[in-house]
Amino acid sequence: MRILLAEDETAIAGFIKDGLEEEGFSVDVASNGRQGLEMAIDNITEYDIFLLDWMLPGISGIEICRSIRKENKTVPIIFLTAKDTVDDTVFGLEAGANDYLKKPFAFEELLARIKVLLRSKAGEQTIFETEQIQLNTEVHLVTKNGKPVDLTQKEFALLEYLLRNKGKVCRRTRIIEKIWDVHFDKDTSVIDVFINALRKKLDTQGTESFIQTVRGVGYRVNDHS
Amino acid sequence: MRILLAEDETAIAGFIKDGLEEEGFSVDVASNGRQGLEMAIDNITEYDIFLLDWMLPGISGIEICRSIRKENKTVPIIFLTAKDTVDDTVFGLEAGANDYLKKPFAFEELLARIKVLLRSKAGEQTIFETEQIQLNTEVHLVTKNGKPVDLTQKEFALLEYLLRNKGKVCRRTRIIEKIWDVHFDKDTSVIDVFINALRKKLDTQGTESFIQTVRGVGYRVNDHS
DNA sequence: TCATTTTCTTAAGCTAATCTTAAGCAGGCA
DNA sequence: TGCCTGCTTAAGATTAGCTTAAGAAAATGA
Repeated sequence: MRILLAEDETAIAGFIKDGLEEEGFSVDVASNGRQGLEMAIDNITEYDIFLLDWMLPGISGIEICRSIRKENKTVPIIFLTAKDTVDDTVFGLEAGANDYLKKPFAFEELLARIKVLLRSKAGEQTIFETEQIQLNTEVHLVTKNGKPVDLTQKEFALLEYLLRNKGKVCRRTRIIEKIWDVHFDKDTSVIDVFINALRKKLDTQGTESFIQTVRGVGYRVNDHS
Repeated sequence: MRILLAEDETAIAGFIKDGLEEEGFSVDVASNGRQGLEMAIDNITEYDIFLLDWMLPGISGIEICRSIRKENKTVPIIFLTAKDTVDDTVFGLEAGANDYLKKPFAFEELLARIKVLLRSKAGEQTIFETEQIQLNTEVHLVTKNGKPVDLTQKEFALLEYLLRNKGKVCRRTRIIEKIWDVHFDKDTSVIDVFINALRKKLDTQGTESFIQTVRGVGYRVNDHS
């Protein structure tokens, strides 16, 4: 799940970014209004949710919100605002936001709202599995035949993506965009390295790998395996 | 509310029974160990709280306590004891008691503790443990292999949080929010310092730490350890 | 109240895990 | 055969977390 966070206070932005990344989201940060608007519009289909600060230097969060809504009627938008009069929040919701949070807010609360909005979108699932392998995003644990397996962050994120799309082919470029960065060099071989790592840690000796290579396209985890 | 009191000194037993009955409890008295054990086990679901004398003729209060705990993990148990060295009380808590009172005690105090335990009785767990470590929120005590360990407030709070979530990864951001009530400061390394302190005080030399670090995410206390 | 002790927080240097890059290799496919 | 894609490995860069120490804050006790 990919999130665009538009927030100019770097301390707050960093805190939120870190927290959400620990929860398994990929987070891009825009530190002013113009940048936020650009990132949002250029990659509008990439993001699953938008977190917009109300008061941004340059273009305000409200304007970004309106622009996003022109392109996409349903993607969840949450406002983060220091303002707290009812009128203002109403104004925000008027502009097309789904929810708003008054600063300072507990991270727990932000997370809860995000999950509510994503659930209504995609059905919040926390466990993904194949016959032998199970991945639990809530608890951040991967097991093979019931035994826990140590994965690094990137390995975990990659495996989660593959399992979320079990049965489908995951294209290399999409994987890069989702797990690494929208702007990441597409000609990299990082993926190969991490696929290799997953295979080493999770395959059963002497059997076919649970990750199939689809030459020229990407990778697929089969429904059974 | 029904109470089982195991106490061999009839004067004390009568005094407590009368006092509690005036407060509206129903009190059954066992005057020796064997009788206490029988009454407890035969009607374990009947009693809302157990008051056990430490030194009973026949079977000791500790043994009764252990037997009760085998059947029921949560029912409150209070020890009444003439012994007063720290080791002895620790030994009692180790056996699964929730609280203890040194004789002679004021009746008021007994009543207060009973009320506290009954209030928190509704679902609230007060003892969290691993194989070697036990933490009791009621009396604010931590033991390792039965020996008390001195923890500071913050250390205790952190350990409690980790043990409450035993088996799950506790994310750094959440820990900071819960224990430090900090919302927007990501660059703190207090957690590291306190994890370090807990490890120093509670790990067994030469073995893996009971707190596992999950890089980029947080920490986990395993189910076994 | 002030002094002393304990506890908490911050910061800095260090270590080790993780990520990234790159290069050589293997095998599929025209 | 020869090219292309992906596999594998290893080395270097980067970053997260460990450890220590010192100063700040809070609790304790005269």
